[in-house]
Amino acid sequence: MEDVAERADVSRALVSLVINGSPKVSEQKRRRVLEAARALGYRPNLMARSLAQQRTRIIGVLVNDLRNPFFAEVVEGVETAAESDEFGIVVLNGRRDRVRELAAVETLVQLQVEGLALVGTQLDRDDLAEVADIVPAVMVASDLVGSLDHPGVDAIVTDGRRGAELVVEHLTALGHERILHIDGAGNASAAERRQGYLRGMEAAGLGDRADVRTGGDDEAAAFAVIDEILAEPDAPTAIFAFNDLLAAGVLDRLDDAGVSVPADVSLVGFDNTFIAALHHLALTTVNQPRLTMGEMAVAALLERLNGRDEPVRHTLDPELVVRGTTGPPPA
Amino acid sequence: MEDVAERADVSRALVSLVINGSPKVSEQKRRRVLEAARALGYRPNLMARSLAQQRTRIIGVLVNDLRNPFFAEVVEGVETAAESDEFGIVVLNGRRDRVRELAAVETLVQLQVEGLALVGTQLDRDDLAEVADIVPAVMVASDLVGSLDHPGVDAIVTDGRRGAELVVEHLTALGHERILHIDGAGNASAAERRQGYLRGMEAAGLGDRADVRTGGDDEAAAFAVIDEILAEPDAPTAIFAFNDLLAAGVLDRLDDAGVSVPADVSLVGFDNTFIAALHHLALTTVNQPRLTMGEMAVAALLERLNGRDEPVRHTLDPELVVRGTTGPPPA
DNA sequence: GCCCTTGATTAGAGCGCTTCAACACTTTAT
DNA sequence: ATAAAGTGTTGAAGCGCTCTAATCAAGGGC
Repeated sequence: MEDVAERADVSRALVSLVINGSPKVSEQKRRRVLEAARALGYRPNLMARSLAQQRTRIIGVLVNDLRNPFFAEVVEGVETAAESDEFGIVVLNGRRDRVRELAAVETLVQLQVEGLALVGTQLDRDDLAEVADIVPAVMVASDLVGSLDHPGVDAIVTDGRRGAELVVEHLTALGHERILHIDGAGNASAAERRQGYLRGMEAAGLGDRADVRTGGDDEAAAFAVIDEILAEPDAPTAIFAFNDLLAAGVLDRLDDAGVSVPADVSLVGFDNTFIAALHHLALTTVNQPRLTMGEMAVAALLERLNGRDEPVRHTLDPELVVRGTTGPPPA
Repeated sequence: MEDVAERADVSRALVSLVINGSPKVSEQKRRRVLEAARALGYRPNLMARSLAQQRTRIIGVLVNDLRNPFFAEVVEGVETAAESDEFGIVVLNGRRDRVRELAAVETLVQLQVEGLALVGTQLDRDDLAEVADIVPAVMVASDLVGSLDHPGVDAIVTDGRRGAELVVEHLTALGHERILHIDGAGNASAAERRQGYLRGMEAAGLGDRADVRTGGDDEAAAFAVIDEILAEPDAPTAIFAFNDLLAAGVLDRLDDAGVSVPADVSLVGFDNTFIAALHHLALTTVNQPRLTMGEMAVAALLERLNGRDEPVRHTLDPELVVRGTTGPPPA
């Protein structure tokens, strides 16, 4: 910067003004400075700038698992919105590990991010409370029931309970009664969907037939459960899996076992990721408006930065997407 | 920091030493400082530290498209390796747009990253030359033929030519002669695979039957091409798609048209992403060692930082993974 | 008892930038 | 003509940290 100033024969202060597009610079000097900057290949040092400005214009994004296309798309929503508000984002990947998530949050905080978007986070309430004391945070697509306990955390979620109810309604309408749910284990959205499932079963008068098994959030998690189920008498005629990835695993395993879908068993996922749309899977699932969720997360964060201090929670509507893996139960 | 120093009744300098784990601090003071830091919730400011240290220990990662699970896994490799070398990474998403990639590189440079991993980048040679003058860069999983022109750019690639040859060999061994390639259009790995395909056809004595169509790198890109092909006489008996995503699109469209795979047409993808492994797709494809690639990228960058200044290029071996979408041509 | 070494601690400059108050110079109002 | 107001520019302080060189205290050897 010094060099640029010298070459343009002005002060460092003026260079700064030009670089930041201040209106109170004469056209003549502006040109001289820009010219010098280009000639010298000058690039402002973001670190120094942030330090001096006492703000970074960076939003930290912590993602549960980048390999899950669902989360990747939420991140794209965050990215788009941040971009249009002239914020940068830094994405860190928790890779399904809570401890790693904690470390990532620490890094982001030290990076002085101005807001934190926690996408599908596994952090628990205490973790969140700690985080929220330091920096505004918004949970996206994960729902710690009662996250509102802490006034520093906003939430953008799809109504998982309602989504699960839609699934059960769809299946019962088709005539299913033995409907099993393979849940998301410790995943942050698991509880809601489980509840929705149970309520749906209740509402359909099938409360006593409700059956929840512990699953997980990827394909592999399905294998053991399916093996177990198939070994039992009275196998379910329909399976509602925690998410699309898990459902894909279920589909694979059923396939291995020679069980055909939906003739023998109906199957439903959750998230409506692109894999559900592949014709060869044609998975019936529940859509979440990912991009919108990402965008709303940024909006919530910006509101915080503009002074809002009551927590906010946006619950979006899920939508059942019926494809080819559901049908009437076998006769 | 000031506050911590005061509370522990030592100088700021000593606090710095403690935080950075210097060995030359008495156990007594170290404890006092740590205690004070905890009590005050002190967190070092990474920006300030980087500024003072004149290094950031950050590797910038520019990804072509985060939604493509292939790239997401390469990034995980980068992440793992960076982590174990005590580097942080900042991931930016180009979202398939060269201009956005350029902007992202600029951001990363201003962030003062110490190295740049370009995962599946679309940047052209001139762009790269410019980048490489500023910061060590390594291309991963994309192959600008002749990237070695510029001594500042390393490359970690899977041998796309060989991979494509493997595909053709597999298909010809099955008896196919009318093998069509839907390429990756402008994608940086497209040229190599195209060449491999052509060479493979040549080697099989089918040089005059080689047929390359312009595709792309996602499912949607397949639709128009397939419609076109099906309308032509002499439809191919095998299709080699640029990558798994594209292949999935091909599969969908063939399905729509009532063409069955592999009975009527055999299909091969590339990348061996998890979707290829789903039983319902069971896509024959070519594996690339993603994690290894990411890790090698970091290794190359670190070597640069340690003084190496000749460019390096690692070419990994592709591996054919035969699944259910390939079989003998129809009688 | 003095000098030297060793080890622990600190003062202070500096990293690259922003920004505030002050300044010099015009223009306008009186 | 003079004061007031406006423009464009700059000097210098400060953002939170690191790190070198200097300082200080405590032994050890003679």
